[in-house]
Amino acid sequence: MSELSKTYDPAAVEPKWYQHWLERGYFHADATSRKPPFSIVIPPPNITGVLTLGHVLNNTIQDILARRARMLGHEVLWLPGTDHAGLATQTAVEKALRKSEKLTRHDLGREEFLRRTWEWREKHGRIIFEQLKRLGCSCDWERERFTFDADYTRAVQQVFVDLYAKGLIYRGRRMINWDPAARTALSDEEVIPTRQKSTLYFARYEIVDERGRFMEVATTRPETIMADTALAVHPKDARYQDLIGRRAWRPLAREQIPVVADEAIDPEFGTGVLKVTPAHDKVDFEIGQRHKLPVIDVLHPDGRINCPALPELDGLDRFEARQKAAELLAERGLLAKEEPYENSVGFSERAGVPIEPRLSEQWFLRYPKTEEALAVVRENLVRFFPAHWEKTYEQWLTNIQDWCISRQVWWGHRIPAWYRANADVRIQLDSPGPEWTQDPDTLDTWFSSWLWAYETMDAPTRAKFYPTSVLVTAPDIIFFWVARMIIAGLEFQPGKTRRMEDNIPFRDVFFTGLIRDRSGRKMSKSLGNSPDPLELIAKYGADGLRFGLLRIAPSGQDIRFDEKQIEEGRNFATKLWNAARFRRMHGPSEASPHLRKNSLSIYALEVLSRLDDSIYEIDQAYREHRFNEVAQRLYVFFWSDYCDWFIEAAKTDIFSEDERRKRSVLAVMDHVLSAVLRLLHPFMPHITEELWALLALDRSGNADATIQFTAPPKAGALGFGNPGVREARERVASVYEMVQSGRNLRAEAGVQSKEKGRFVLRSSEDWIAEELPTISRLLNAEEVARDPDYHPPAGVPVSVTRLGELHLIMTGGDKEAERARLEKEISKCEEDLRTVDAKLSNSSFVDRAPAPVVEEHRRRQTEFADRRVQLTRARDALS
RNA sequence: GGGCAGUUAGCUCAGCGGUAGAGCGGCUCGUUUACACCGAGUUGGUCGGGGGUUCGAUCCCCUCACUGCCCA
Repeated sequence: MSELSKTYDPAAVEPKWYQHWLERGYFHADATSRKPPFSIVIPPPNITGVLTLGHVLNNTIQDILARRARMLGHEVLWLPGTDHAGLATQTAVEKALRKSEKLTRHDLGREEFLRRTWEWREKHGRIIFEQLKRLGCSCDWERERFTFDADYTRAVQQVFVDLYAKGLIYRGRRMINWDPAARTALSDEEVIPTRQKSTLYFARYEIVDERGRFMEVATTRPETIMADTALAVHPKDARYQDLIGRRAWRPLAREQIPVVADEAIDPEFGTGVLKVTPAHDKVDFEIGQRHKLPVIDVLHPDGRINCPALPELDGLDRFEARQKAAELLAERGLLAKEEPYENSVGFSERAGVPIEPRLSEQWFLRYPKTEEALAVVRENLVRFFPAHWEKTYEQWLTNIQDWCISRQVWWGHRIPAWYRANADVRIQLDSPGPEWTQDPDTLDTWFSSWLWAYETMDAPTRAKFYPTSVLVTAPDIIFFWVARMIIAGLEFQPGKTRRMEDNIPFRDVFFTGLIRDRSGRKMSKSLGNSPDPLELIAKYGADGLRFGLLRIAPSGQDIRFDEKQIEEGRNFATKLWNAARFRRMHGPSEASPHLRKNSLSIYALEVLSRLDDSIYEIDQAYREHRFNEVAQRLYVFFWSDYCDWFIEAAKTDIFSEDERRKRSVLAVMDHVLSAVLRLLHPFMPHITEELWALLALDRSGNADATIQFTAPPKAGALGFGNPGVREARERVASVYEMVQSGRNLRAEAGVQSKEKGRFVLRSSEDWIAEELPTISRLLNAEEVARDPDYHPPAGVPVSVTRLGELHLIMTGGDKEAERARLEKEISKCEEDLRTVDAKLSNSSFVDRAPAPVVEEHRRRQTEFADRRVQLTRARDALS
């Protein structure tokens, strides 16, 4: 048997296995399988996307779920695909065009631009899949889908037609969010309210018929004064009672406008007077409707001022115009003052520029099934992890507004509306005839993604795998995607029957946290604080990255990323590798190790029962999607319980001449390694597969075996929990505790690690005799002798343990140092004792606390008291 | 303004009614026959402030402060 190298080389191992898995078709989901189904649809990355740490987190979790389900005997479908991402892609392609050919999309024309975008998609649109493969993701690549596939597109348009027929989609002229950079309408969800430092301008509007009397208006937007069609005050505002119903002069593009009274005005804000600009503000528009005010639009679609009546501003960009308007007011003595001000401005999610509320003709959807969508979550047909996101979901659904679904974007699903002459409209998939022209607009990308959970599946796939088992996503798209998919499922009923549980798109929704940098900032391209996952994979391996990241990813909380933690993931892989390497040095493993209970050492019983506890807790954690806990349990069990303690203790048997004991301990090692590899496989698929093969742990005996479909170990399978195991655990705990005290004695006494020390244990426990070689090994001692009647010479360092006094034999011990050390221990012990005494002398504690708790305190009291006696005696013996 | 999270060792985070934990970092040893991507020891915390409930509170309740996110 060839020896393994000292360090694990993921770069050599990982791609090899991934290729092998693909060749064997392990990730392919069989819709005709009789196994129970388990399915996940990937949150489709944008075709412009490259792998980020967020993707790594999200897709690793999906991979863990998929792989665990395969091991548990499910037929697993993890369906991959990409999103055409209308505006994002269009912007990216336009940027590339501008750079390479100095052209805009308008220079190319719609048809040519779309051709170029398809070209771009063919070239770049699958990069992220190659990256996911490097990460080890077990997607069914034969089922890859794209929201712009021909049949998917047709389905999206059909949904539009159907919803129109039901009267849920309508076309209307309403206030919408306008992105002047991208020149398109946006939905409310795409507008990000942002705190901003700005200026509050106090403009003076002179009262008509009363020269010299002014109304002052506080506004952040003087550039829209030309669009004012009224001033408004609160009807009960005492300051302005006599002005209601009169007229004032608009200071720019001078005209008379009425002063109206409206409940919507906040008398506390500014001067209590609002300039009403119905074309450029949502609230103003509503006030305008109530008072039948005219609507004057003074903005071009690109955000420049459109006001020939005021040549000084006409054609200026809106922000330049703001400055200029203030100057004009000042020149005319109509600017009372300026104040710094902080307000909230809506920014476009994509373009990052302030949006303009704008009156515009667009298509809208009146959301169906909102009550039902609330109910399925409330009644746990869909479960959220963590559950607190239900509140956010509920809040959105209960305040829901109609969805503006049309976009003035070329790269998207064309709206299936056809126009003839001016008034004729038809809603259907194909052109009604040559004289009809199609609506030039496209649909919001999310209007296609909301069908993703089932429109990606053909009929047999859907029959087997819909509804999906779990959705893994980030909470920032809870409205954009999660809520809308639930609505779509309930409305379009793609399930086997019309029952709700057959039509919800997923049973569980797991929300990941956001990954932040060490100082808590969001990862972003512009900050350059986002590490490249591929570089991390090159440095630490995909398994190291996956494990390191998952171990620090608490459920639903943000994650502070620190490369150190990925390094720990890599280190854990190396530890695993070396533990396997050590096992191999002692001969071939057995795939079905036989554990004879009577021949197991107490250390074996202890580690096996700890393994059993770990399996139980891991099962529990998986059930609640607490992945970090699964990782942490495995880490602690394997590194600390198994490697640091068990293997070190077991070396007595491993290196012994006693073949029976040796075989027994090797069997335990095989058992533990097999279990840990299977438990760990979902997190670290490559190294576990590699070691499964190297150690030949597969029971099938098949040389070509894979760990992927092997059942994980079951808790309680060894039938532990009997008194013998309990006793073994107690003994081992006391041995390990004594070893720690002994090591501490060595260090305190300045015995160097390389020096072997000698100990004498004064203990009346007979069973300990058998364990002395192991204790001696763990203490790195030349000898640990047992002597129940040992009387040490003064100055010998001693440690009081549950098993008796442990003496470190050394010459030239420092009496004073030893005294000081003992004093310290005594005072610590006395402190503990005082705490317990205080509790036990409190009668209400003794009366009211549960009996086992009181008993435990009594036990502690005795223990501490005994300990103090022994420590004191040791100290007194010094003089 | 409303809602939701969070505040525990220098850092990143567990714990969530009965003696405060891990990893990293710091310090001291060590190349002992798996592993220096390692081992041993050690250092380090009035568990954000203030009230309350309880025999007992880091954990439950109230309140305040700060941080982050979502919605107005």
